Amino acid sequence: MSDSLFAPSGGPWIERLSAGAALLHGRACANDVRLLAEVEAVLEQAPLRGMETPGGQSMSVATSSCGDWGWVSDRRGYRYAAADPVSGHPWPAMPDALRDLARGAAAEAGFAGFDPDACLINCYLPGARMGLHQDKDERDFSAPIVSVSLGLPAAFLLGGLRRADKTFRILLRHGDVLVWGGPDRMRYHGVRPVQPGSHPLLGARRINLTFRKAR
DNA sequence: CAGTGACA
DNA sequence: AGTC
Repeated sequence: MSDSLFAPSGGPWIERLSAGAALLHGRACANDVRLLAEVEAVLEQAPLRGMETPGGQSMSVATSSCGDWGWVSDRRGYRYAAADPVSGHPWPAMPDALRDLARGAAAEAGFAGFDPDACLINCYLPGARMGLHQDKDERDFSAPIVSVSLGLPAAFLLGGLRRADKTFRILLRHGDVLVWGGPDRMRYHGVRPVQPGSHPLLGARRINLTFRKAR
């Protein structure tokens, strides 16, 4: 008898969602303690902080970044910035373990050569969510988006190229890596409110790492 | 309660 | 990337 109907190999497996999107189940599990240590080290240099949308609303997710570019939002708009606006210093370097994970996952999903220069770190406490949006602040849409989920699970919504297009729900669990690019690069996406709970490594939170090629 | 569009 |  297999242990699980969903992981017959007992390890990571790839679910092809469409031509340019794939869910790599458990891809980050083997390395999770190391990855989290690297994330914590980044957050000591660039602490999580709340951001405001251009409309002046508070985002429910707390955010930081590492790499050459960090994603920031304020009343002036959404953009990538080379310096952390809180400290005025450059963002922490992207740890090799994180870059390697993103590159490996992208290659497995069909995007060999992915060279991320930005890693957005989003922290979701129970109740936090992300409305449907497109990632369109990057200069070059030829590179995919690589999203790593750690801690509490969340329901991810993957839509189409128009906001009103039908979405489908993907449960993202600790260690899952979702990759979308090519014809799927501009798909709308979002995250339903994170449900209360506790994860052995992270407690009552979900951390999402999103790797992009900003410039 | 999920989905959609208007407005910011 | 939010709220109504």
